[in-house]
Amino acid sequence: MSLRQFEYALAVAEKGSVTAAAEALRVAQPSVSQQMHGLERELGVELFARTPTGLVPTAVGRAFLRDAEAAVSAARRTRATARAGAEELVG
Amino acid sequence: MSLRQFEYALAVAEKGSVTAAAEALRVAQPSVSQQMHGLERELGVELFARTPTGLVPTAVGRAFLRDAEAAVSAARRTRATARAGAEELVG
DNA sequence: TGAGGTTACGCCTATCGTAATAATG
DNA sequence: CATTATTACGATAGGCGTAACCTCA
Repeated sequence: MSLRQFEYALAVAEKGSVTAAAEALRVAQPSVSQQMHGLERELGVELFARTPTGLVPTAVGRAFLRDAEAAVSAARRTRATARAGAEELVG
Repeated sequence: MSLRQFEYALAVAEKGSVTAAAEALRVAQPSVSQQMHGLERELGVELFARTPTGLVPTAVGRAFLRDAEAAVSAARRTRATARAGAEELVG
């Protein structure tokens, strides 16, 4: 379970397909597909339902995504906070 | 920047030394030391001040740790949420 | 010299990309 | 047949542990 997997899952949910998510993330499709499968295998839950046109979050998936979003946001904040703190020291 | 680094940093801050943190995390000292250096290098900030008896969070480090704590908590929540959601489906 | 931290190095796993293989409309 | 997802596979990078080294009281 990693931040990367969270970001990939959020992109898949937003874009609605592995292909579109991979494009937005600037990585190849298989990377996204593999990470999603690994995530689901680790959690033992199906996060996305596979449809002919793409992937749609399941009920469990939607709940998962809320927490994943929070985790990713907090992680991004660490970077911004550190940067701001560093500049404050300099200034 | 990874959840593992966040967890390591939180352990270092809590225990006050790399050695104690590594013991609590059940990993070798160098792993923790390396991860902290990698984190600081990536952020371009000194998160911990090295003292003769251990590591103490800097001002920037303390701000960083707050966000890291939030990220780790949210990440743990994803697991609990997914598990609870899975059981709900079963039950 | 004992307690802590860091650096060096080799192994092993994980991730990625390319290519090949389904499946669906 | 075009589009999407998945599987296979080889290459690369990252994380860990052991061992060696450094620093300070």
